[in-house]
Amino acid sequence: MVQKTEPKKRGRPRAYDPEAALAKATETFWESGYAAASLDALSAATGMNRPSLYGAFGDKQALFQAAMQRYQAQARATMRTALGAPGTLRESLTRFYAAGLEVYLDGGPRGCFLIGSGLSQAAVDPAIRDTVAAGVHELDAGLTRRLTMARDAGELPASADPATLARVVSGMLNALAVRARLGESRAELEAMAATTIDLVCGA
Amino acid sequence: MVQKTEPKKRGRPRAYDPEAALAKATETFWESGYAAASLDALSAATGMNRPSLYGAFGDKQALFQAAMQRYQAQARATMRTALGAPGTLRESLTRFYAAGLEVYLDGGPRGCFLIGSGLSQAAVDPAIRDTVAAGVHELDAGLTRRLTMARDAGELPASADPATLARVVSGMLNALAVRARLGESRAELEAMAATTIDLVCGA
DNA sequence: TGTTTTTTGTATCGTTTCGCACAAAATTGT
DNA sequence: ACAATTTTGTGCGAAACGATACAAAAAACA
Repeated sequence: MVQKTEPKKRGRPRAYDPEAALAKATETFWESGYAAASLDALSAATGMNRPSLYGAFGDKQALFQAAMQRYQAQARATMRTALGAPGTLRESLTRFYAAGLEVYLDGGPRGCFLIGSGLSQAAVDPAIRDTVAAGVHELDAGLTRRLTMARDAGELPASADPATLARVVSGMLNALAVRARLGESRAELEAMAATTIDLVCGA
Repeated sequence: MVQKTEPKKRGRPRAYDPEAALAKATETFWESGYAAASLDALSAATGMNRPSLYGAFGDKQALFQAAMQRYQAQARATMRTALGAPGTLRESLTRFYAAGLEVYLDGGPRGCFLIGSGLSQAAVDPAIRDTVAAGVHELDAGLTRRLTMARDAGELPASADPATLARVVSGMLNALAVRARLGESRAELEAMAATTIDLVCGA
């Protein structure tokens, strides 16, 4: 059990829950994209007025970075569950894509938060680009470990290159993220995932 | 030879070339994304002042739509060349990805124009979403035709589903578009493409 | 009770945004 | 030379933008 350190702070108590506020801000960025999300909209969504937003998270880019970090932490946990659970490689990848589509289609056709709301900004804002890239590459790394295991277990040919294969599997998730935001149906996206799994694991 | 219809219009002649101006506007949208590209920046890039921009293309969204249409026309021509030239399926797909990476990496890590600058806006602007989706799906359709040919020629198993396989091949191009904008190297992206081709055509 | 500390909420700053009005400029037709 | 037509360029205006100053409010401490 983690101790809930509550040192009884001195001043006026906060009227908001930082985690809940960050979740609401994420929703706003996710829907509009980084550039089109105004501080007015973020303020309305979080229920915090502008100065409180600045006090809690800093300026607009810092708030977006915090939202991306929070999203990536959730993605990391989801990936560990999908790839870490026992079972064949095929079962792991099936859980992997199913978990991704759950996020991408939950509450409307939004796709991946990092890609959908940060990619446009990536070409002009290196800090945002690096955070988005780090999120993508963490999935690459996790898949590489899982595919290396599969190769060592004989589920993949010994000649297979786990790193590049991982980037192909991860890349297909990127494609699902793009297409989910473009309104493709769950069935269409699931078919893409299933075919990819067949190609990687053997039909 | 197409006749150059020049009916000698009445008023003051245009100081700009519409095609060149649209190309410059495309560059600006491509770099900044739709939302972050200001009319000031577009005006500076095209060399046209604001009223001329409005007179020629309409408002910001109409200009972006025109830019997307122009990009898609080029993409269509490039795809026809890549997939239509004689050769094996493997050769076609190799040309296909090479042509894509040429566009995505030319002049900096920009990725696909439609995805990189329009995807963020897709969730809130259905017109833009539809145009981006149409561009993606046109590639899907072209690849479906090519893969159907390949299956009929015996290059793919008779049980293969050309439509879904096409969406996997096309999806990998989407992944390359995302990752090119995130700064991945040409070599990394080429390896992803090569591995995908191996998976589809057989190693 | 009063001081200290922290957050809230109002109000606003200066800038940038998009879109358009209007007159000057440049061409063709008469 | 003069009228008609089209585009240009200056410049403006209302709204939205990101960011902050400042006082009132709400808590703990003395």
